[in-house]
Amino acid sequence: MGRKRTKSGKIRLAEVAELAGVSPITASRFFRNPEALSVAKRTRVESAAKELGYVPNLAARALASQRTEVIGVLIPSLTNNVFSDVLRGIYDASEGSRYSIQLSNTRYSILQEEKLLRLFLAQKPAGLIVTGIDQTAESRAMLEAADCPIVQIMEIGPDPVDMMIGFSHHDAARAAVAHLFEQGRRKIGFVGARMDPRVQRRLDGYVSAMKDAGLFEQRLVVTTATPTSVTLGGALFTDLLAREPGLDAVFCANDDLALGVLFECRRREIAVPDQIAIVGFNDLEFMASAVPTLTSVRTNRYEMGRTAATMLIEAIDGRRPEQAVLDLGFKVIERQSSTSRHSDSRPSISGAAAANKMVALPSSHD
Amino acid sequence: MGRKRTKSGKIRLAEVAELAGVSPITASRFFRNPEALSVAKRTRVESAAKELGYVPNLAARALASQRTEVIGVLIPSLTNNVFSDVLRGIYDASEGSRYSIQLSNTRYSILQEEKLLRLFLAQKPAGLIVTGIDQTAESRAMLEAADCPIVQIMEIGPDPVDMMIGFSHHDAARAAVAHLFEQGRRKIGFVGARMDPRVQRRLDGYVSAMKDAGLFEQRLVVTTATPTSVTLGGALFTDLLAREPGLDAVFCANDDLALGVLFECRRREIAVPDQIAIVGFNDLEFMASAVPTLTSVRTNRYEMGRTAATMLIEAIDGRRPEQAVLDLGFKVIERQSSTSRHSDSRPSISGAAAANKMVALPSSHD
DNA sequence: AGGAACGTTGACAGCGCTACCAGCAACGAC
DNA sequence: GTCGTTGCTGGTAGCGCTGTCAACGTTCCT
Repeated sequence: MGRKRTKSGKIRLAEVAELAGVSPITASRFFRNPEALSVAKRTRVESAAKELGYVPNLAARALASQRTEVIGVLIPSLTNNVFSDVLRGIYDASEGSRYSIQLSNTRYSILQEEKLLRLFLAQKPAGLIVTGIDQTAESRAMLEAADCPIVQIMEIGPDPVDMMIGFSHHDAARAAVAHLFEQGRRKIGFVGARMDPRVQRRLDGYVSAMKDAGLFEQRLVVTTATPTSVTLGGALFTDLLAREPGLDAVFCANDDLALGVLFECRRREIAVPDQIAIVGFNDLEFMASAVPTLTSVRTNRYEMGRTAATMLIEAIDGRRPEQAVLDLGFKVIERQSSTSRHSDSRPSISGAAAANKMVALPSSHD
Repeated sequence: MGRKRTKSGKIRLAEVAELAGVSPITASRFFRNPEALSVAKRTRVESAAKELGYVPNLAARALASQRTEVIGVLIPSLTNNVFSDVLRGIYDASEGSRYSIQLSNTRYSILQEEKLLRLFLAQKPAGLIVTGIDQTAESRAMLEAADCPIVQIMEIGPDPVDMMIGFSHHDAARAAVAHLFEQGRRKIGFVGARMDPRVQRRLDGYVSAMKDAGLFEQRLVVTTATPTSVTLGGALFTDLLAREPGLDAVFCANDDLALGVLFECRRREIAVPDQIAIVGFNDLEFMASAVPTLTSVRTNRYEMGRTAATMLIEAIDGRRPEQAVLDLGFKVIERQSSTSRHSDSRPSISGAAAANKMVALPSSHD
């Protein structure tokens, strides 16, 4: 009667086919394109598979079909809260689909990214999600030559490799500074850490806004390549104060820094917002419950990850999205730390066409 | 001359072998067990592979060898800072090895975990990392029947499936409470959210310490199944205060809650630590720079992930570790929020044999 | 000298699945 | 009645690699 089981005791497609009384190839089709089968055979295969507890062998499928069901994801950091939100969105969207996520950490190195990209591409992924728009020329070439859909996330920029979803860090920073102008602040400092391309663009946005207002001074900018942290926020703020004692506001490149600045103000008994206003970036959960509550620029991180993965999967399955570039926008969430004489949380400035979709965030925390 | 290239233009092992003037199988051996080759052939194959830019086809390898080079990781949450530290350790350790990480999120559901486990096992992973010790009976059975090494992380408990690395949440909580006793606190509340098995064990540790001191009262415990957040910390603390206005300390099941409690105290103008002491759990980075600085129980999360993956990989490669169960310990980091009349940061109570290894953490932040 | 032992190499036969194309029935158009 | 056409099904032939085992040359022993 021939071999019934693989050595390992696993059920193979052939057994399912036999039980269902069809050929292996028909059984195979059931899993990839059930519509192509007659209803009778479809149900027969379905129940046979269920009865035997069949689980397809992905390696065999990949080998035979010359493509894997893996979505490669390249992100610069696993620690950063921002990316964990994005990742959660990606994982959530991939769940239930037949694709699995292969994650790699570039550690903010575009050379490392290039290396990982080469590795990924060699395995013929079904799709790819890469962070940002600042790849090496080599990486860029590989991406363009890749025969799978690709989504660039976190940023919006000119000429996407394929699809793109994010927002303008430049505009978001400008909006934050504009908000501070509105509140009558003039001597606005910038505090930034890590200085990856996105933080750099926030700095650029800050600089352009300040220059437009004729208020830019180099000494108002304090940055470091060091990874960000709350403690670092305090330290950079201390530097900034020493350079410019007349400071009346700080725009922080992220919320950790903002929290550090807040604590440092507390330590130095600087009144927030009366003496100094604070604005952060990302709107992490704690911003809303700090004392005073902290103004921040809200970004749609979870949604970004989720949408990126969803778009990618649709594209893999042959349904290209209407628009390849999606701007998810941002919103300045005004809170006590920058609004002195106003009530708490009166959202105002937001950016991008899609910004009106931004409600009730963050979605599904856990 | 036969086919030289696969359809996709990829270099195959056969081409490498041909260029090196050896048989394919010899070339294959070069990648799996170079020592088995003569030096001459080894160098020939090596340079041929490099010249052609050969990248092995993992699917073919998996199919032929009946096992994958994938390490499955099951964690309950992607959002939680705690797990992102662990994950970073796991990814760091796997880098450079030939194993890749396949991550799945159980969302704190042991049923979901069981489902994912079944999925993983069907693909014959090289190894498995699972969170905690509270699997379903079915999961437990699958794990024991699995023919790959397995590491349980985050906790220490009786009868490991295979290997185990973590610390005692019960003892850590007891140590935190003991510290508060030392500081003369008596009415110590407990604030907990999510209440997964590990938080539950912290609660148990708290209860046992309080009972031992004859100080336990049910109304001192406020918990919720809701996911944790800073805001929630404030809310739970508010409840707690309403129940017990005479409260003189709060032990929070994690640092987010502790920060929320701190902010709530600030809002209510409750002096910390003079009126109420606060102790958190995990010792996230911000604890050291809050005002006042916040006492917390430091745990070795990055190290845990890193060691788990390292042990696992060694076990896969046939080198079982000397001890299958590793207690990474904890340490109560005493800071201003609980030590009123002391200087800042005077570490004291720690747990587990391995605790002396705990220095200079957190390692390699990014 | 014969042969055992070792280290090294290669031939063969799949791993479980799917791409490709052929075949077959049923149907309609001319 | 013949010829497409459509819808479904199956046979064949691999996908690229490795497990198994046999064969080879060399060395060392008896």
